[in-house]
Amino acid sequence: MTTTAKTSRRGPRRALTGDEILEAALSLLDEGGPAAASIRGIAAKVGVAPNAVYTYFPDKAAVVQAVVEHLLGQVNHAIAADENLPWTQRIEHLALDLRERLSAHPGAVSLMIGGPMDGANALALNERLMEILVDSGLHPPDAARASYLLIVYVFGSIALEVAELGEARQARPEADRISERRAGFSAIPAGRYPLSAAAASTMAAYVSTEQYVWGLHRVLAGIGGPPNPAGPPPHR
Amino acid sequence: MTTTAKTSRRGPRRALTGDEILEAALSLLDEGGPAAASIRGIAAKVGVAPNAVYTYFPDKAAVVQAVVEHLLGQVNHAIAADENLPWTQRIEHLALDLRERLSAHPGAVSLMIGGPMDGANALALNERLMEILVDSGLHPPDAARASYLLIVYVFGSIALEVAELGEARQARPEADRISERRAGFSAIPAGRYPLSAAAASTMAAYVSTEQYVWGLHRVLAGIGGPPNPAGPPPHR
DNA sequence: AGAAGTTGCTGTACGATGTACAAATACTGT
DNA sequence: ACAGTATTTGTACATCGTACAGCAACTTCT
Repeated sequence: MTTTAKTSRRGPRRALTGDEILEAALSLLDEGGPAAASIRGIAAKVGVAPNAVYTYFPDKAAVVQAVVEHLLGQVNHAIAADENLPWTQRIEHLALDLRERLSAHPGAVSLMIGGPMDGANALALNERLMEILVDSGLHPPDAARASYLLIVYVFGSIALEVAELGEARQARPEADRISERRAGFSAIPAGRYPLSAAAASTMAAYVSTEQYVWGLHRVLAGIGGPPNPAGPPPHR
Repeated sequence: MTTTAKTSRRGPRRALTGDEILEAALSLLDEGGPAAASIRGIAAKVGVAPNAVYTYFPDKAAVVQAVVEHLLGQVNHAIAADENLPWTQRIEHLALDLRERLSAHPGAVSLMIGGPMDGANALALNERLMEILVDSGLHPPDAARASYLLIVYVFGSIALEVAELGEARQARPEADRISERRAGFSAIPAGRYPLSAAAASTMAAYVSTEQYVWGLHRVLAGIGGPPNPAGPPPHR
């Protein structure tokens, strides 16, 4: 959602656009991680004095928020528009697209967790989720809870991945994309944590996308399933 | 897990303990949020020069990590020890206890998201989860995935709550505990997002703990349920 | 007991950060 | 042309993490 340039202002022409700042911030975020996305760095990248940024954004927090909104605005809502698909698939398409967009910019993800996500695009995402859930037959109150649960899962999943991948991102640029998950668990003292250690090797085989959709399927099944989980033990 | 004091060292007596630093950091975190938990602030609180902290921790990141570990170490594992309880309840007890411990220190929660959680206590938590899941009949690989899903849900949930509550924490100290969730959604433009707006009022009624266990029940049901969610639409 | 060796705290200092303030500049409407 | 206003810049300040060197305290060895 690009801001329409208002012609015929009073002072000198603006040397920048808000979007230029956002793009600079995003590229800095990608190259050097969250630490590199400083106001001064951004300003240097677009070729202005550090303070010039404050003409477009009141805060650094505002810049961060705008970057996050920018990313959330990139998700392809149409991917979940087909009402003939089962609701679970529509949500899965949305969740996968969102994950793809976000994990392309891990630095931005770690920033996203700091502040609240109450921007227009975040709301639109929530709205789309609720549409699908209500379409599927859920009453709005339950749809609201379910959409919140889905949001928690999707963002929590991505955030945890980025956090586990850690600062290795900027140290080893070849691991820019999320691919080698559970790396932190590969050095588990086997004596103290036998189960975790035994699972670590197999966990390493599950690339993150698999685990992501596995968990998503679980959550979706839980939303569609019976309300009380106290019943039978899991099978398989 | 307090570090045992090693007697008879070479130099002058240590004026501090690592735990003193951790407690100071935690109290600063509680009072003034993440911004207040600076090395210099911590040092001032315990009455030493800023650099003295680096005798005990190599980094600020190490201090943060230790604080997180300290909090994770406080969860009461015994609460889920009773093997006669249904597995879902054992996990629920654990999840509720964890949530209580963490949401008592929102500032620490927002710090926790930045780095990976690969400390001993985090591992112990994962191990406990896997124990319960394996006890319930799940095969270890599935238990590993399920425990990861649960961890994602629990921490994502808490992190999102803290983030939505936002920096209001330190501005209005009476809202120290997490209680007024979804506050950010109370000002939704009703025209553009009808479903979200309609749900916002009812959402406000669901205090966070309710939503938390609701979602947890969903996740647990999904873990115990059939593997493929593509089937029937949700009922109720 | 004295000397030597080691350790911990402090003082000082540097670079970097976010951002407030005032001056300078470039444009528009009258 | 002039006045007014919006934007950028220069400078400045407080604060941050932390590196370096010195001093002081304590243990160990002779």
